[in-house]
Amino acid sequence: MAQSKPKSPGKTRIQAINEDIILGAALEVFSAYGYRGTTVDQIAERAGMSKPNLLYYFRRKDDIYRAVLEKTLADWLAPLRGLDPEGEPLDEISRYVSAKMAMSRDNPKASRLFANEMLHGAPIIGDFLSGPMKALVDATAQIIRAWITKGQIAAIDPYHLIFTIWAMTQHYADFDIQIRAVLGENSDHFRNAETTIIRLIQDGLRPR
Amino acid sequence: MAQSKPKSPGKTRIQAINEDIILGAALEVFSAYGYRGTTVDQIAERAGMSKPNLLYYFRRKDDIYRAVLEKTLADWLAPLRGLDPEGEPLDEISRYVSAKMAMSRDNPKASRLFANEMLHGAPIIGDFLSGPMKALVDATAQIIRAWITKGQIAAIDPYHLIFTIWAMTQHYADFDIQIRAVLGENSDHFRNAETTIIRLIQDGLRPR
DNA sequence: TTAATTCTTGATCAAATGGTCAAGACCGCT
DNA sequence: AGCGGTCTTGACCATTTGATCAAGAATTAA
Repeated sequence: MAQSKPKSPGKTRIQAINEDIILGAALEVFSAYGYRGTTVDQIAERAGMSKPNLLYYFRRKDDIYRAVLEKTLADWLAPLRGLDPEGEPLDEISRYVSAKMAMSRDNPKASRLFANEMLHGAPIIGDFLSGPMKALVDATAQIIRAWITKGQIAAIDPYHLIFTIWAMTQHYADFDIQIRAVLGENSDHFRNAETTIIRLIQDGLRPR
Repeated sequence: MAQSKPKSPGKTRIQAINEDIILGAALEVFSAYGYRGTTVDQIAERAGMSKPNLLYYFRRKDDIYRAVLEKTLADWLAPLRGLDPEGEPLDEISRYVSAKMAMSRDNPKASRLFANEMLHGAPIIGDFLSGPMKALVDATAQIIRAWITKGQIAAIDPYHLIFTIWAMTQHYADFDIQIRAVLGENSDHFRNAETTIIRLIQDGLRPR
């Protein structure tokens, strides 16, 4: 049964494969060294092909960077879309925290890629931030505000609630080195971090 | 009365002045573009001197970077040293959060400089992290643990409490663009953020 | 098989960039 | 004023790096 055929029109089999390989290599390198710290040669080497060949698929370094950013953006915001206005607020938010924490654990490179882009003033995804992302945050804030109005959770600024959740969860991906320097290498601090964060949030939201 | 004379031996008046100017310019540029994204020319231009002149004071780009990192490190950790084991825990921690938040507001460039260094694996300050910084965090965790033992605050992982505080407060400096994209430019979100964070922490620490 | 298309890369280029050098300007001291 | 040391910079160099090109190899469809 034909299953994996997302082959968009005008795209060769080899094209699809190699673009995937390149984007994977690019995420690897860009997230580790930043945009300016990354050379096309590095990406090419990691992708296992020559530099001219890589530039045959993406004509400019900038194109690769944009492509890998765009590819990861969707995944990154996805959990926020899952918030159910009809669900139990504390459960919904806890689930969201868990989802974000899982992303930080399983795909720290994506987190670092964004962190780097933000840190440098979001030159590429700036429009995305003030457009689709702001819209999604606004919508989510509305859901939270409705919960507050109905007395289901304590009154708290919905925006800063969202921001602090992002801050705490992404921190464990972006500042991974710092955390490992303090807690040691082979500790499962992600689990402890998650329970700590969820507790903070739940205690802060519990209506009194 | 002679007041400002930190002139270390063998350091000229002009030397002291220019090194200060250079480090200021370097913080500006490094925090905005990262290590690799910064050119010596940029720093020189911002410092208002020629590139060879700048390299007369710091012989390598790397030396400038290390110097500006080192200079800001002390300030950055300072608030953590102020925790008084004898004080009222909730007050002490709230004061600490306020101090960190003030640093994010008043010196976001220092925050971004460190964030960038961490993001790229802390190649320069790695030893500092696992050395003096770890020691300071360990000591602070001990203080918090004592408070827990005495029943003054709820049982919580001291390390992750510290990490989450760092995460939330530094986030407002490092992800400034994102926050402004969502909340708009001329809102005093730092104040709202601080009250939200302090509330989360206090509710989470209140003994029950 | 064959011809058209797609893919691949060694060689090469131009610009950017970290760093050097020699020569002159300036400063501080006597 | 005059002298030694400090400071400043235009010109220059070597390397890195993003990007191009022409020519050959592999793939695809008939």
